[in-house]
Amino acid sequence: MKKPPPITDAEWSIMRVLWKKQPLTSTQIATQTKSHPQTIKTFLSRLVKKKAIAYEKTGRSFYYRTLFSEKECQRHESRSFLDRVFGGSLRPMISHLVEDESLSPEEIKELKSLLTKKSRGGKK
Amino acid sequence: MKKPPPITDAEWSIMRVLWKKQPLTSTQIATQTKSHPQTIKTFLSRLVKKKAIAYEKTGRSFYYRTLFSEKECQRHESRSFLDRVFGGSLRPMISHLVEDESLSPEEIKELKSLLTKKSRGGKK
DNA sequence: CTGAATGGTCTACAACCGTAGACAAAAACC
DNA sequence: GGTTTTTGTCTACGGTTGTAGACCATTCAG
Repeated sequence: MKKPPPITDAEWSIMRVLWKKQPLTSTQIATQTKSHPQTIKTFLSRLVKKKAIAYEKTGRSFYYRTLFSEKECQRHESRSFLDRVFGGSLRPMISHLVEDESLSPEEIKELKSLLTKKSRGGKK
Repeated sequence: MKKPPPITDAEWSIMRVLWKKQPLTSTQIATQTKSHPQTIKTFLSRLVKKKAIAYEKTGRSFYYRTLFSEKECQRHESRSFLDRVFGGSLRPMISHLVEDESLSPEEIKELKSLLTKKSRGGKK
C-alpha cells in the first residue's frame, strides 16, 4: 500500500470533512468549512495532484473522495510529528499528553485497558 | 509567562541540541547537527528574531541559549498538532499511538501508572 | 601592524502554503 | 441556441522555509 503524501494544515481540514462523509463536491466542502470556494478548489486540485484524493465525474458533478484512510494519514503524521518535536521517542510524548491534557475518567480507563491489551498482545 | 513562538522543523533540531546542553556557539551546533554552518547561522538569527532563543557575548564568543523550556514548546506543538490532525480530540490520538507504535513492556507499565495517578489526582 | 580566521548580518532564491482572481468548458435555463 | 451558472484549471502573490553565498567586523597570529 502506498504512503500517503504530505498534507498541509489547510488541506487537513478538507480531508477531515471528506472522511466524515464521502464523496462530496467542492461546493459542499466549501459550505461546510465556510471557506472561500476558490480557495477550496485550489486545495482540492493540489490534493488531487499529489494523489491524496481523486474525483469522479458523475453527470455534471465532480465528486471527491479520499484515497487514504484517516488512520493511515494520522499514523503518518504522528510519526513525523514525533520525530520533529520529541526527537522520535514515543514515551515522553505520550506521558506529556497524558499529564498535560484533560482526559475524562472513562477515557483514562479505556486507555489503560488498551495498554493492558497491548502488553498481552505481544510485540509489533 | 510568554507563549513560545512557532518553531519550524529545521529549527526544532537546533532547539533540541540546545536543550541537551546550553549554552552553545553556532559552530558547536553546526558540528553536532552536521549541517552547513551558514545554514545554522540563519536559523539561529531567525530564532533570535522571534525570541525563541537569545545569545550573550562572552569575550569573543556568542553563546546561544533557549528562552523556553522543551516542555513548554512541546506542549504548544502538541496542541496544534492535535487540532490539525486529530481535530482536537486527544483520546483517538493517544490510542492510535499506543496501538500503533512500539512500546516496551516497561514503558507500558509506566504509562499505566501515570494514568492511575492521573485518575486519582483529580482534575487539572 | 597586517593578514588570516572566526562568527554575525544581509541578501538570495527556489519550493511550498494560504488565499483568491481570471479564464474556460460544460451544463442548465429560458 | 444563446445566456447564465457551475465548476475545474491557470495564474498570481505575499509570506514562510530550507539552504547558503557574500560581506563585514572583531580577534588572533606572526
